[in-house]
Amino acid sequence: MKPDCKFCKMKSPAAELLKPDEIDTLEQNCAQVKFSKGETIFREGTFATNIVYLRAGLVKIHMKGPIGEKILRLNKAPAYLGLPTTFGDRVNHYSATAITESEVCFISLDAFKNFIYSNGNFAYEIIMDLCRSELADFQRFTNLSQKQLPGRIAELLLCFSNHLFKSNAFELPLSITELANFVSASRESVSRQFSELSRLGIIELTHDKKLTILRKDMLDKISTNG
Amino acid sequence: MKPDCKFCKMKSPAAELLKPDEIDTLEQNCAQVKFSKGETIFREGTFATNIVYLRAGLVKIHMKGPIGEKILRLNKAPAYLGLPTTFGDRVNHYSATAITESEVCFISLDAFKNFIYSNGNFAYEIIMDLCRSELADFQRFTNLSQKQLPGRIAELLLCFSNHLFKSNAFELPLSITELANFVSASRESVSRQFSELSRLGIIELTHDKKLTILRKDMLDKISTNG
DNA sequence: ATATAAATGTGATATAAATCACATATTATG
DNA sequence: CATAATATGTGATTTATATCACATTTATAT
Repeated sequence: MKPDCKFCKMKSPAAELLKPDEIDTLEQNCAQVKFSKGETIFREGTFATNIVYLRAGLVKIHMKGPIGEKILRLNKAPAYLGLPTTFGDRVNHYSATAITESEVCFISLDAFKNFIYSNGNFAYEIIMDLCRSELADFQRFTNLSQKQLPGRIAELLLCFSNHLFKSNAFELPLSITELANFVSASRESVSRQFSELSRLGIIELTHDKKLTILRKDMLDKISTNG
Repeated sequence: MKPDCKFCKMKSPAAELLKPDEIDTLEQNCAQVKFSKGETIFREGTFATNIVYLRAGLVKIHMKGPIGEKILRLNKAPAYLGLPTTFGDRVNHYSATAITESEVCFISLDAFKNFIYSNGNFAYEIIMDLCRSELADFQRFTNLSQKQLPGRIAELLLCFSNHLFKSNAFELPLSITELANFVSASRESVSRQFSELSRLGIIELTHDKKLTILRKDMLDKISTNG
C-alpha cells in the first residue's frame, strides 16, 4: 500500500525532523503493511533488508534461546523495530511478531542511511532512541536476573499497567506460556503465581484474559522485595 | 592531561571519520585520564557530563540491582563507555570501573553532539556501534536467562578465551564474587563450579587467578547443553 | 610485621522453581 | 460439528542452587 508520509500523523520523532524533500524520498521508499495478531513481521535468521517502523499496534521481539523462545521486549507504536538487528548484522538476530493488529512501514535501508548521513538532527534522534532502549533493557535484564519469580511477575504486570496500557485494567497481551518465556520461568510456575495473586485478591483475572490490578500497593511491594 | 588526537593511534572507528578541523575541535574538548585497577570511571546516580572513550584497558559496566551489584558487560579498548547512559538520561544508570590499568578520554558532550549533527559518517558509525552492542547484549541476556549455572560459566569462560583474550590461558579479570554477579549466581555456587571444572580436568586455575582451558571441547559442550 | 578485613572453598541444609503427571479448558481445523 | 491440537490449572516429586556455617587463604592497613 502506498503511504502518505507527508500528511502522516504517526511519524516518528526522527521523521518529524526530515526536510520536505527528504519526506518525499521517504514516501517513495516506504511501503505500509498491515499485520494481524500472530503474524510475523520479520524473522530471526532471515536477511534484514528494510527499516521497520511500527506505526500502530503492539509487537513482541523474541529470539531462540538454548531451551526455547525468549521474549526480549514488547514494542508499542510508535517505534522502530529492530534497528540494531537491521544495522548490526546482515541477518536478523531476533524476530518481531504482531500481538495486536498492527501497521508497519518498511523503509528502504539506503534511504534511511542517507537520512542519517545528510540530516544530523535525524541521526541524533535515532541515537537517542537507541540509547533510551538500551537503558530500559539493562534495567529490565538486571531485575529479571536478580528477582525471583513473584517479583518478576509483579514487575511485568506493573510495567503493563504503568507504561503499556496506563490503566489498572487491561487484557493480557500475551498467553501464560509467552509470559513464562518473557520472565524466564516455566509456564506451570507462572500459572501458579497468577492463581496465588488472584487468591490473595491482588489481581482479578478472567477466563478471557482481562486483568484488573486490585492492590497495586501489594504488587509494588512484591516487585521491590524480589 | 592534554591529548594529541591528531596523531593518536587509538582513535575510535568513528573518530577516524572526523575531518581535520573536527579533530582539532576534538583535541580542544578532550581530556585524557589514567585509571588504575578498581577505580571508578563514572558512577551510577551521578550526572553524565561527558562522553567517555576507553583508549586502553579493560572496564566493567555494572549497576545496582534489587539484591546487589550486577555486572552487565565488560568493555575492552577501544570502545565508548556508556553512550546510552550519557545520551539516554541526564543521570548515569550504571557505573564503569577499571579492571586493569586504563586510559580514558573524556570528551565534551556538546562537541560530540556537534560531530553527530555535522558529520553523517561519524553519526552512522556511532549508530552501528550502538546496534552491534545491543545485539551482543540480547544474545548474552537470552543465554544467561535460559542456561543453568554450568552453562553460564562455560559460556563466560569461552567468551573470555575467544573474544577478550584470544588465548586458552589468561588471568581471570574478575574475582569469584564478581563472576558470580556477572552470571547472576551466588559466589559459593560459582566457587563450586570452578572446583568441579578443575577436578574434571577441563580447566586449571591457580591461586593467583591464572586460568588455562585444557578441554575447550568440553566447555563448548557444557555451554551449549545449558 | 601484625592485625584486621575481605575473599574463597566446602560441607550440610533449606528452598524456589522445574519437571512430571494428568485433568480440564480453549482454540483451531477438516 | 466433531476431532484434533494447543493452552491452562494444579498436585506430587525432584533438582538446581541459595543459604548457612565455618575454616582458610589472601589482601589491606596500621
